[in-house]
Amino acid sequence: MGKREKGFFRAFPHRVHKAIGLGVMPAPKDLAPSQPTPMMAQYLSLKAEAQDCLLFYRMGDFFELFFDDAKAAAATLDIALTSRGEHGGAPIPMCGVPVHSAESYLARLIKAGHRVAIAEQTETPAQAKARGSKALVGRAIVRYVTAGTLTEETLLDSRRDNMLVALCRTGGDASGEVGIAAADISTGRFETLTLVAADLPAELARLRPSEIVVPEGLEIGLAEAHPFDRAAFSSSRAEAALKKLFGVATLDGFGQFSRAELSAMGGLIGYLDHAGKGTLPFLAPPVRKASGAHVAIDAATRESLEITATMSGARAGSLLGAIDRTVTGAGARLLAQDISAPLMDQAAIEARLGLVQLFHDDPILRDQLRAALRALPDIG
DNA sequence: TACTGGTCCAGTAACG
DNA sequence: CGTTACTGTACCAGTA
Repeated sequence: MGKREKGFFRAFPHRVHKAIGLGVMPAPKDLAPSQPTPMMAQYLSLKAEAQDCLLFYRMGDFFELFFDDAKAAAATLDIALTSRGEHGGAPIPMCGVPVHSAESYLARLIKAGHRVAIAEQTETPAQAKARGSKALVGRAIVRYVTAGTLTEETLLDSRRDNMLVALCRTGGDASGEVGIAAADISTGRFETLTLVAADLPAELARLRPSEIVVPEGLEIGLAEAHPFDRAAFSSSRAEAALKKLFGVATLDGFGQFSRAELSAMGGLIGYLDHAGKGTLPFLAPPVRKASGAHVAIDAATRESLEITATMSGARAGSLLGAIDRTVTGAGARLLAQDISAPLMDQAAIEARLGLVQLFHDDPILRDQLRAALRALPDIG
């Protein structure tokens, strides 16, 4: 512990001087709170951009968090909360994780309901040095990671949907129409529908979204909904965004969308654009779901029927867990979707039963198909 | 099995 | 002014 002994005198020389009556402290530093270091100035500007998201601030091999972010992350992740430097006269709380193991920490923060902004270094230390002898390495937020915008395969369950839902309402009152745009960006599934406000809870219970986005200022009675830029939800801007995304001159080929649906799709695409900082994930063309095509089941009924999860939330022991013999992630997701939304149309029901009968009666065909499916990579 | 030391980048402070 | 030597997350490799 040789370092420690001289450490006191290195760290607190003013105390020694004061104690023996030597030296004069420079006055202004003690009176006015010292201004932030260049690094803190850069951090604070990125944090202002990240708003309510925890900021993962890259410092070499670490992602570091400061102030309240550090306190929240340290508590959630059960890692050491320490401090570095001072801001406004008080020590700055800090915690951090190594970059090479950041993914698992990210997963735990997302699961705990946090949203995270990732600030990467945009140049090498050598490039920064070339700009100026003591220039700070440039940093920028490169993406936001939230429950609905996760792309990391390792953080997702391939046998479950991970839906991001955007909602928009036309007309000011609760009796109006609600447009829903829902996407699973890990597979590209993209669907829309329009319904009356009263049917919204049952529809959300079916979709089980991991994240909901609504236009700023919309009161829709969903505590977990995340407000996002109203402008992205304008139906004209939405139409332009969709045409550009799919490279088409007109949306007619996709079906006739209501204004509420267009707005919701615009909000969804705008939010994904924001989260990916301009890099959009793959999305299939939107599929318009007719409202009333399936039985509406409210959340309480769904829970007691234990369709996709038991009352305690486990998949094992539910109806889905009991009948699931699928061999691919896509198959498992489709089965969950289908039993979550019982059909209403007799022809559709009979067509599906006919298919079941075919594979039930022909074990050779069934085994061949299962073998072929097993050889497939996981695709949407 | 417990413990160091090294890893990145920035800040601070001492010294030339 | 520049140089050197120290600090700080979690984690890995190496050592007692």
